Amino acid sequence: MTILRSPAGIPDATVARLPLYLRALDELAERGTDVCSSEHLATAAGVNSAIVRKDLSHLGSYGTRGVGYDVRFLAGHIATVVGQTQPWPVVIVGAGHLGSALAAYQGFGARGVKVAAVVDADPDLVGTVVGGHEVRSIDTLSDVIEHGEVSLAIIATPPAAAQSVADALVAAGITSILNFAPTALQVPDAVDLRQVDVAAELQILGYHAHRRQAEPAEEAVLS
Amino acid sequence: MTILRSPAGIPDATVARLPLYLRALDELAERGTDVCSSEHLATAAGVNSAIVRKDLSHLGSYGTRGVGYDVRFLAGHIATVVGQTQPWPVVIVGAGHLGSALAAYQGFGARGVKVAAVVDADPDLVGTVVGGHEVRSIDTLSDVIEHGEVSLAIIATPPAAAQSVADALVAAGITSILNFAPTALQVPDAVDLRQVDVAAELQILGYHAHRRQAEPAEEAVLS
DNA sequence: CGTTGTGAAATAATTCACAGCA
DNA sequence: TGCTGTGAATTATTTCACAACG
Repeated sequence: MTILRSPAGIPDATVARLPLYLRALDELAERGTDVCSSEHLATAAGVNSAIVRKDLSHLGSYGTRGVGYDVRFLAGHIATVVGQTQPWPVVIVGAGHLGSALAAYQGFGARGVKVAAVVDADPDLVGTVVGGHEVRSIDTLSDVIEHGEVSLAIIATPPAAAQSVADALVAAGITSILNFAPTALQVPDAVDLRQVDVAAELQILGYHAHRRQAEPAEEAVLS
Repeated sequence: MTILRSPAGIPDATVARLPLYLRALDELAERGTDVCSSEHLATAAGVNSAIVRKDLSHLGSYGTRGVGYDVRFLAGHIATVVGQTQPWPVVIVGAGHLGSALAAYQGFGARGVKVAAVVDADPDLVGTVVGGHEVRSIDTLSDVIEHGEVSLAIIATPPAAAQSVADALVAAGITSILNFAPTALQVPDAVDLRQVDVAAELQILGYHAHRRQAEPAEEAVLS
């Protein structure tokens, strides 16, 4: 009796890659590929094959030795593990350039994300429509969250407003926040917070570019 | 004779946090804080103090025992290490919702990033102005890169176009790419590639949210 | 004193290498 | 034969804990 266990302790690094595998598998399925090897999936996801096999081993054994993985079956299984059997409703706080861009993003649907509402504090923006969503007042935030069964929130406000928005979200019962504002938010331990900082990403690239031009020949050291 | 060494082997994890420290230090400086402890900086950056001290130790010793770090001096030093003594010119490829939002983003200046140009393949967008930048044809990409001394590029195109854009960027001599398109790009080893995938971030949050609601009481296990 | 800077210990993630199986 | 699944080895990162020092 094999138990289809919902595997308890999946390493964080693995969890962070599962969405990449899912995306890669969906692409492969679209192209009509029914079966793929760990090598194949690794290329499609942009990682190496050893890590693919190790990661998938945390979910249980779903491959066939000498053959590979059933693309659709594996995609379905990963979707189940990440809780993506039905779309996650998400509220976007902030209808500025970035918030609007996210609200208009067509790619969410295929990735199990559904924009439930867009809210903003600016009265001039309330009532306008971005990406097919009418912008509501931020005062309706708790209503939106409770009635919409929303459990994920995106903060796309200026940094100065981000902390109070986070506080309001937490007060309304949100436990998962994706923050685009370049500021370190203070939230309770029980709240899961992830950060996207575009400028920081560019600075990291800048560090390496800087080093490349400073020390052109370091191959010897790297052996 | 203390050598102001440009420290050779800074761990990747540390490099990824330097921009956060820089941001936090700039905020502290604005508020008139002259000196801060590792604890203080840790809170402002959203990490813990042990990691701050360990990270900073990789850059050399710039603190004063019993006192802390000079905010401005440390900020300047980190800026030097990440090569941010003068702004990095960046080209944004793709003037859709996201590309426009990035082009209009006001926060880049303070973080050492300067938008040098915005290009797009769509003739209808060429000539329009987004965030103060006239959108140029993607055919001018290599000119833009060579004349603007651009070394960083942001890909904000639909996934289907991303690989050919990446190829063009690499051909034009770009060695640092920040990719927003949800697809695994194939680039030479010498090219530094970072990925931002919003849907993937949400799926990671979804995984944890999913587990939380599936297993409400796991405190005992975590001891 | 109070806080840094850092070895040493603990933990986490990746890579290797190959037995085991379809 | 070819590819998975996985222990073992390696490497990276975080955390601890405290001596050193302004």
